[in-house]
Amino acid sequence: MAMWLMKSEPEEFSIEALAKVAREPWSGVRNYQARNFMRDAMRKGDKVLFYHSNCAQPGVVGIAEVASAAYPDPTQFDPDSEYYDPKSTPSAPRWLLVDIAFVRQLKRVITLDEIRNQAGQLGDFALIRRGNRLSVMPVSASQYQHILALEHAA
DNA sequence: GCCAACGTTGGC
DNA sequence: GCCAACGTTGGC
Repeated sequence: MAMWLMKSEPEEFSIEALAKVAREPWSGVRNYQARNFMRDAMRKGDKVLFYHSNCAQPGVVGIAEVASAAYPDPTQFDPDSEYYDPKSTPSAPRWLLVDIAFVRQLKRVITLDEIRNQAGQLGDFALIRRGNRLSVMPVSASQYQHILALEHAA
C-alpha cells in the first residue's frame, strides 16, 4: 500500500467538507505530474494525508484513502466548468482522477512549519522542497508515520 | 495582496 | 526544439 499527500484549499474543499460527503471525486487536477501519480500509481486503499493549502494555517488536517481506480475527470468535458479543457475529448481524455474517501480528521493541524522542522528525519520530501507546487505527491511509509506521530507530540 | 517559483504555451 | 511570455500556485 502506498501513501500520498493531496493538497486542497479549504475555501474550495476542506477536510470538514470531505467528512460531510464521505467520498469525493478529486476533480480539477490539471498538472501532468499529479495526474500521472493518480493514473499510474494510486491504488484503491492507499492512504492520503489531506493537506490544507493557501490558507492561514497550511498543514496536514486529516486522513483519507483512495476509493477508486483512476477514471476520466468529467469536468474537463463541461464547458460550464472552470476546469473545462477544450483540447480533451472523451475518446482521448487528458485528465484522470480518483475518488477520495474520508477516514478521519486529525485532532489538530500538523503545520507546514512543524513538518519543515522535521526535514532532517523526513529526508527528501516534495512538500518541503523549495518552490514546490505539486498538489499530489508520494509520501514514504516512514514519512507518513513520522508526520502522523506529530499529532500527539507536545 | 505580493511575489518567487514553476509549468505551459506558442512563435520562430 | 528553444525560450520568452504568460498564468498559476501557495506561503507569507
